[in-house]
Amino acid sequence: MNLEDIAKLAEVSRSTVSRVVNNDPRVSDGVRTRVLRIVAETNYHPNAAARSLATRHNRIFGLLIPQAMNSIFGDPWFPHMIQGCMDGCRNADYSLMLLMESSTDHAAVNRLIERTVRARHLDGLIISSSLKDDVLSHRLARENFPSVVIGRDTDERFSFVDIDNRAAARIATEHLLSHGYRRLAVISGPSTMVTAEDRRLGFLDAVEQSGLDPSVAQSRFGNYQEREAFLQATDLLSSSTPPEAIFVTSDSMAWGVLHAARTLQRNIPNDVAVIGFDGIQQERNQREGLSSIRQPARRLGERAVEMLVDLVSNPGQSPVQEWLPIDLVLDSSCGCPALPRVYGDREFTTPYALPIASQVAAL
Amino acid sequence: MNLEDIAKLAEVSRSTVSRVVNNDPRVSDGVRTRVLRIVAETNYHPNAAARSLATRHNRIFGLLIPQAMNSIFGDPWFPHMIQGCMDGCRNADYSLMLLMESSTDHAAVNRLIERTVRARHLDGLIISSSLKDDVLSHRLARENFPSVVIGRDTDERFSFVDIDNRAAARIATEHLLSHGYRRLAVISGPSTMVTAEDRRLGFLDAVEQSGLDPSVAQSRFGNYQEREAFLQATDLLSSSTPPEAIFVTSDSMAWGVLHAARTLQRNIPNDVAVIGFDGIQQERNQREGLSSIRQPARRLGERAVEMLVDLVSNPGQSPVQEWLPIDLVLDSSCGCPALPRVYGDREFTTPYALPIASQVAAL
DNA sequence: TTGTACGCGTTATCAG
DNA sequence: CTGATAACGCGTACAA
Repeated sequence: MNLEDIAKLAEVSRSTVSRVVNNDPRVSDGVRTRVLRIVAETNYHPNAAARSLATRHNRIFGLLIPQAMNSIFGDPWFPHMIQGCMDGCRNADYSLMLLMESSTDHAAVNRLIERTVRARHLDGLIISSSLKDDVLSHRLARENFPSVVIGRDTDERFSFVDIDNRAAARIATEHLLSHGYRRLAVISGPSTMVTAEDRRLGFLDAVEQSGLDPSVAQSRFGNYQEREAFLQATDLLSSSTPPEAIFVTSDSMAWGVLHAARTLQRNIPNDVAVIGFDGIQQERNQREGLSSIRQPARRLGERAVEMLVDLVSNPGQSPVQEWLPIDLVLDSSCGCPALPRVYGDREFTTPYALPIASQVAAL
Repeated sequence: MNLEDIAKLAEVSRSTVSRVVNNDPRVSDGVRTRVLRIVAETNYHPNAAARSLATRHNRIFGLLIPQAMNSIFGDPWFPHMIQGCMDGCRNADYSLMLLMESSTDHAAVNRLIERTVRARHLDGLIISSSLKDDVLSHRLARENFPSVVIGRDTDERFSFVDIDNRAAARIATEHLLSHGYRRLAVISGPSTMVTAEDRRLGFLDAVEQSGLDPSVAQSRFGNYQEREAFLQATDLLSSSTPPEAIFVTSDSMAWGVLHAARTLQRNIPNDVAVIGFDGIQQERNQREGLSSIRQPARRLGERAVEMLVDLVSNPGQSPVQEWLPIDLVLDSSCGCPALPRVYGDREFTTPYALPIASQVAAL
C-alpha cells in the first residue's frame, strides 16, 4: 500500500495525497477529508526509507554512550538521562538510536562517523559524558554534524548541556566546612572524565578558599562504582588520621562509603560525614539519609534533545552552551537534622562564579 | 558523493560499483581493487535510505521497554540486558532503536505498529518483559512481524528467551527450607508482570511440596524497587511471628530487605535469612553477602537479538522458545558459609520440570 | 487548488 | 564479468 494506491482509491494524484499526509494547507477540505478517510481505512503509513531518501533526513537521533562508560552504565544516572532523551524525542517526534562505541579510539570513531554522518543514518547525535581526549567531538565539529554533548566539552565549537559541576562540588564542600569538619577527603571519578575532574577541582577550590592547609585534604580516585568506593573509604577510615568528612562525587560511590563506615562501626555523621552527588537516592531507601547534590539527570537528556532539534532546524547557528540548575539536598549524613530539606531556589547558571553565601547561610 | 560519482571516477558503471560495495563475487579483481581504492580515497559510504528503499529492509532492530517498566528502568537488570542487545546487534551488524511505549494501551500500541511495521522503520522488534495483558505481542503476531520477547510470553505463537523463573524460585525456596527455616515469606514484583508471577508461583510450589501448611508462608507484593521492599520487610519483621526466611524476587528489593533488617537490629541470617534474584550483586559491594539466583541478563539480550536475526533471515519459521541456564549463588545471607560458591553446572532447559536434588545435595 | 514530471541513491533484472 | 535500465516510494518545483 503506497501513495499511488491511495491516489487511485481517492481518485486524485499522488501529489495531493502527499500533501494531505504532510499537512500541506494547499488542498481543499473536501479532498482532504476524502483522502484522509481512505488513508485511515487502508491503514496506510508512508514508507520511512522513501521519505528519508526524498527529504534527506529521517527524524532519528543517536544517543552515544562511550564504551568507556560500559562499566558504569549500571549507575542509575544513565537510565534517568536516557528517559529524558526519550521524552525529548517523543515530544519532537524523533526516534532514538542507541550507540555504544569508543569515543577515543580512532578506528571506532571512524566507523561511527561513516555509519552516521556519511551514510546519513542519523540526523543528529547526543553524546553522553565527554572524555578528556575525546576525538569524536572534534571530528563531528569538523564535519559540521549536528551534535550536543551532555557534560561540558572542552571544544568550544561544541553545543552542550551540563550542570556546573565545579561550583556544585565547591558548594557541597563548603557546606561540610560550615559544619566544622576540617580533615576532609574526596573520592572522585576517573580523571579521564571531564565531569569527574570538575567535581574534584570544585572540592579543591573550597579547601583552598577556606584557608586550610590543602595537605589535610586527601584525594582518592574511584570508578563511579560502589565497590571501589567501599575499598577506598575503608582505607581512608582505617588510617591513623581518618577524615572527618568525605565528599563523594556520585551517590553510588557514596553508598559504598556508607557501607564501609557501617562495617568499621563508624557512626555517621559523628565519626565521618558524607555528601554524595546525583541526588537519585529516592530510588533507594530514603532512610539512608544521604545528603547529595541533586542534578536533573532526566532534564539533562530532554534538554539535550531540544537543543539538537534546534540545531538541525537552524543549521549554521553558533554553538549553545547551557547550564541547568541543581539542588543541594541536605540530610542526616552530613550532620544536618534528619528531616530532609531542599535548598536551592537559586539557579546556577554561571559556571564557577556563584555567590553561594546565601546557600550556606540558609542552613 | 554517490554511486554515480564513484562510477565515473573509476570509469565503470554504477552496477559494478554497487557490486563491489556489496561484495558480489561477480567482478574481476582488477576492477575491484580500482573501485575499492576510489571508495577509500573519496571516503564514500552508501546512503542508508536509498539502500533501505531498494532492499526493503534497513538493518535496524527496535528494543521496546514497555512504559509500565518506567519506574523500574533504574534496576541494574536493564542496563545489562541493553548491553547484551547492543552486543548482539554489533555482531550481526544491526543498529538498535530504543522504544518506550505502553504495550497494553491500545492507542499507543497502534502508534507503535504504524511507525514500525507499516512504515517499515524497523526490521524486527525485541520486547523486554511482557505484561499479563500485553496487547502488543498479539498484534505483532497477527501482523507476522519478526519479534522476540525477553521473558516468557503467554502467546504460544511468539518467540522468546527466558530463564525458568518458576523453577528458579522453587529452587531458591527449597534451599531456604533445606536450612531448616519453616516460617517463610516472599516479596515479589507486581502481579501484572509474567515473570514476577512465575517467581511467586515457584515459591508456592516449594512450600506446597514441602508439606508445610501454606498459611505459614506470607506473600507480599513489591514494585521491584528497594524502597517498597524496605517497607514491606519492615512490616513483616515487626510482626509477632516474623518470617525466618524471605525470598525476594529481585536483588534491588533484597537490598531494601537487608536494610530493613539492619534498621530493626535483626541479624542476618540468624534472625532472618534472605535470598534475592538477579545476581547482579557484583555491581554492589560484595560484602553484603547476598545469596541470589543469578540470571544471565546480558546474555538474554544478546540471545534475543540472535534469535531475531534468525527470524528475519528465515521468514515463516515457527516460533522458537528458549530457556537460558541460571545459577544459584550461595552466600552468607541465607545461612551458607560466607565464602561465595556457585552452583549450577546443570542447565535449566525444561521449565517446571527440574530435578533439583543435586543442587541441594551439593550444599 | 490540483496534476505532471523529475530527482533522491541504491539494488535487481536482464542482455550482452 | 559488465553495463543499461527499471524499480523502490516519496517530495517538490513547475505548470496548469
